[in-house]
Amino acid sequence: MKIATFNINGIKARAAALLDWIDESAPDVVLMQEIKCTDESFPGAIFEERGYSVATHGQKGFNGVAMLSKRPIEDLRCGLPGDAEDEQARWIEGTVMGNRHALRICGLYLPNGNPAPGPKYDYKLAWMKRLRARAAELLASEEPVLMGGDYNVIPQDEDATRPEAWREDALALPESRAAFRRILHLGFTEAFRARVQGPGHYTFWDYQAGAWNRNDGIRIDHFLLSPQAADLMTDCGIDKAIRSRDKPSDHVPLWIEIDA
DNA sequence: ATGTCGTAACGTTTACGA
Repeated sequence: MKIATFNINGIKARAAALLDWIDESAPDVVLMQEIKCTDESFPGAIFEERGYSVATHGQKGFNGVAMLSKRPIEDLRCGLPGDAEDEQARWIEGTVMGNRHALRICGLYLPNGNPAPGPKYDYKLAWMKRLRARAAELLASEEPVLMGGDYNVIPQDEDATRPEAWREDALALPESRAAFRRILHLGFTEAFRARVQGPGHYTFWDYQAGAWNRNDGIRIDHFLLSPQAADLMTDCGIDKAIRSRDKPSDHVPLWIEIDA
């Protein structure tokens, strides 16, 4: 089962490019972030025509996450628990049956957090604390769990072309990295790093200042796998090439193959 | 060159978030 995560940066602007990528890469499940629309205005039919079930957790103008699946999405749950006041749409989870295993699949759009310090950074760290709590609950099931999405965290300096440019940024501050590691240390495997080592692998290139042309990138989209999911992983990669197409997102898809 | 996008709105331009 091929599962991909893709921050599309606006469904209205990205529908055509997104469908081209889906037709080529044929993922079984797609996690989307920054759909930037409400549930009502999400163009679900263009995916249903291609055989996907569609689940959305949207919000007008900003944020918003979605899940597409060739197999039915069961036990859908939207919104990260832990703060009833939080109205930002950043979390969706559902169960998809493989041939042998049920997979609990979570899609997330972790807050950017800039400028730091400040209230937005406080929100990021608080959100990561809630994420850790939910991750611990999911881990306790001892079943295959995947949490994929835009984590807005550069885990290490090797995950940026110019680490010095991000030193004061919410994506790379020591506290952000430590909060990310605290989730990993519960017992998750970071899928990409379990398969590929070394620098030069990125999932985001800013629209500004010719970042793509200079290959000035960062790796901020990740899959975290429970031990039972990590056992089933057979491959993981980044669809880098689509960044050079017309009307690209500033992110590219990250995907994993799970022998479920 | 604080350089680009996407979205919303009292829109033909500005504000915000990234």
